[in-house]
Amino acid sequence: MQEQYNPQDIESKVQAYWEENQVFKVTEDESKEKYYCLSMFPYPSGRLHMGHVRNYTIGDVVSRFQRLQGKNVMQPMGWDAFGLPAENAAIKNNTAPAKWTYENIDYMRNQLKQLGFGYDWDREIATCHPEYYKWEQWFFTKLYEKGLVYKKMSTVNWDPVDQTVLANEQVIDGRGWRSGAIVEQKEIPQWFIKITDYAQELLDDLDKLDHWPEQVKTMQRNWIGRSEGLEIEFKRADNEDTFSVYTTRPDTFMGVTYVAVAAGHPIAQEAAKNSDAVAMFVDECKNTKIAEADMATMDKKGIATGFYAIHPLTGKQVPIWVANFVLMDYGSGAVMAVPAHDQRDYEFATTYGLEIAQVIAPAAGSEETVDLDNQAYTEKGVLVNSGEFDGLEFEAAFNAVADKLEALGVGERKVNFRLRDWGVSRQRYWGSPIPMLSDENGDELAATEDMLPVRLPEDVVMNGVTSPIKADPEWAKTTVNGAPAFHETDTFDTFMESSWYYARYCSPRFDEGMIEPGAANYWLPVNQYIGGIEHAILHLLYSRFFHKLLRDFGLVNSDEPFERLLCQGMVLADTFYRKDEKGGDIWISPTDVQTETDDKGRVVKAWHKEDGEPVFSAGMSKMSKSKNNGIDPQQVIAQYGADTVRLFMMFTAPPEQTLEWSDSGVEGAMRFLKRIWKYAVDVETVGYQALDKSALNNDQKVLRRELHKAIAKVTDDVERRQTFNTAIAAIMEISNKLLKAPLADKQDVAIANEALEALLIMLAPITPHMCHQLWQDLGKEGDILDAAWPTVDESALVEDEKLIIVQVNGKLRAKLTVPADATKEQVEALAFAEENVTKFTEGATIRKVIYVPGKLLNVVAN
RNA sequence: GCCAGUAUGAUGGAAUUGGUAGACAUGACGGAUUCAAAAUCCGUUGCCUUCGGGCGUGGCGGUUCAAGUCCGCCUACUGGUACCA
Repeated sequence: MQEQYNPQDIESKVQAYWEENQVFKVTEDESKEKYYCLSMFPYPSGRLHMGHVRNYTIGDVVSRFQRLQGKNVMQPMGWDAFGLPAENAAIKNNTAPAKWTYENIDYMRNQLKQLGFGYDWDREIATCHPEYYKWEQWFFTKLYEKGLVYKKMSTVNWDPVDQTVLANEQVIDGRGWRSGAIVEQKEIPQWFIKITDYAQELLDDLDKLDHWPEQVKTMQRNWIGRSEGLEIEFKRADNEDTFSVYTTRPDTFMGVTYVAVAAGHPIAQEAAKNSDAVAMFVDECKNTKIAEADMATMDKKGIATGFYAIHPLTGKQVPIWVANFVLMDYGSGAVMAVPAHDQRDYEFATTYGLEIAQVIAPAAGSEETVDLDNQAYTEKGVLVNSGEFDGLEFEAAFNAVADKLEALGVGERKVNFRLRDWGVSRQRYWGSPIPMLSDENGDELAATEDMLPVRLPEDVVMNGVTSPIKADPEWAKTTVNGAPAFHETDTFDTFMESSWYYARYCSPRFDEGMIEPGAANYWLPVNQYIGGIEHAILHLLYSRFFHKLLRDFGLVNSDEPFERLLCQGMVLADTFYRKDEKGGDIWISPTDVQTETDDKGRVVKAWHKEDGEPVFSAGMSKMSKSKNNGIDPQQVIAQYGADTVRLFMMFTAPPEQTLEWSDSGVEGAMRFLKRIWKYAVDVETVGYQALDKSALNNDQKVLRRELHKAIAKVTDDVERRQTFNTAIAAIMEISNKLLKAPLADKQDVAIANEALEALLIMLAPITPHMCHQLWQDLGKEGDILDAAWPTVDESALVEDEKLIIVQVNGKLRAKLTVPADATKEQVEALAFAEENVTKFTEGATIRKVIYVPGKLLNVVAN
């Protein structure tokens, strides 16, 4: 055994051993319990970043831990290879997106191998391969046949100069990022999948996901946004036309003083023809990007159409307004307004001088009064000024109004979802072609099976504006049944590929279908899924939806794809900057900055390593190109080794929280590994002794109890709590004690042997290279990958004394060590024998004594 | 705007079910070792203090014998917001 820990020697050797022996290759094995651990696959952007390292380290720790529990573990890896950045890089580097992507994949695969992740590389997939997207196209045509796919007009960001559709990300301050032109909204035909057909099930099944973070389930529930309300039909005052609105507050119905419609609503369009002012306003509404956050934060504006609607119950005429905050895509594109009881309606009414009519009052007998001078009263209460409905409370009022409108044939109770159907069309090149066609009449057709895959040409030149398959008129031309037809030139949203890759990993090379049901039903559902919280809604909702679609086609037999979910936090680093002559920020990499601290360790000075000139600190932020604060995993691995990086990542913060990069923290992690190495050398030197539990002295019993307590804690922390940081802290704590313990007699040596073996196995998931090497050097049997996880010796845990905390009025006054079987009376007697207790109870009346057995005694006195 | 989180020593964090606030680590300080340094090892380290103790978990208020933990209000920051992935 080497005297010193030298990761550079060990790691490549161990990695070569794993590769040669194909130790991570798995097949379906009915004799073993399966475990499918999946980390979200990366977008092949060029190099791994620390966020990837963190994500994949967590996944690898979970996988290796489960293997040590004796399970048949599958951990696959692949590439979410389609996407916008490849097109941009292609233009910048004057290459094709495919070439750029494949090169990145090769580079990043190698980086992953250097980190020692235990992937079954035989299952690797890249979503840009036709063998992959062929099945996605096939599935889409099946969904089309089943009526789950349709085409409709939908709004996109349009760059009028470049004549192209922009992603929200490409719109900066309302302008196209390349052209600088003010972006307009434009309606174009696009393909949609009916996710709303599954809205109720997607909502209900969240209750089955016991091992998902509550916050993710809450976000999904709110996103789906089920509401029960009333759809109400209004009649125009000036003609026979009707239009409908949806409300969840029918109790406020008698307080409707106007209605508002979206700029795209037929009534707004009609008004625009009659009035230049309305036309201008409707036009102006198009000058905003389509992102919800922008729509919701813009100034609320509107204009009267000049038309009126008839309130179905009062018969009164209420004005119809066009408002920029009413969304055409949501509900019917029209809302009823009750300014007295809705804050947005209130603000709008105040701005434009519209009537505000109170119809809700606080509950009967309440002291509260309604002040409508400054804001709306949005609480539920008792109806007033509502004629026959006066005096009713929310639920009764809801039903009474609903019954009445239904009887009149102008209302209908309706469940509404906030969730909208999934628009999958993208007007970009680097994605899977949508397998649809149109014939000479413009009628739509689905691609037939013999046409699949509809291949995306890879050898193309990007001009930065138009997709090569749109620019080339020949590409779309084909024939169906001898008649000319044209391929759809839009491509799929890349969420399509990432919605089912987890299932494809089960049979990645299967060429007779999308997934091989035998393999899929062995491995699925995924036992543990790990990825960033930023995917909490879209990716995870689309994947859940896809799984249900796969199930309904008989391809899988489970209802949900991911049994347990862990969302890891971001990786942050220090940021430093300087000002240039124009006052702009120049971001300086933290690796180029030297700092000086005061005696409290606070940074008081920072300067550039090269020129010695001062730089300013801007605190911690997410590692990013824009802040130039990314730390390259490659360099850190070269300096400290993969094990140290993995240990640092797992120790420094709980997995869900943000992690702050710190060079000294990395050094601390390395320091710990060196000490473990030293302990292994020490233990090897003294040789082996068998443990004789009956021969242990008191110190040895205490040490062994602490060892077994640590084993219990580490097991629970890794398996149930997934707080890897506290598991490592517990290992460090016991290691500190072991390193200080004597190796004098036989039982000292026996405990050391027992402890070292347990330590190595518990650390093996986190720092696998070092543990593999030491296991081998110590002459242990077999591969540590398949060793048995240490078991807790319950007899070692038995304590014959307990520590009791004694408080007076909740303040700590004494600590007592008492026999484990001491009664309350005995503990109390001992407590009152303590000077520090009597000092604070003297002259006071003892009101109460609270005893938490084996833990705490609180004397309440005054 | 809306939805969901987060806030504890100089710093990252621990406290799992309401029961000792600060485990473990980093940094800093002191010491050992060294010609010296690095590395390593040992010790101290929440703040204030009249050395009795008092105060202390983003802010204000509440519940409780007892609150970092539960409740209400507020502030700051982070993620998502349907075409970034």
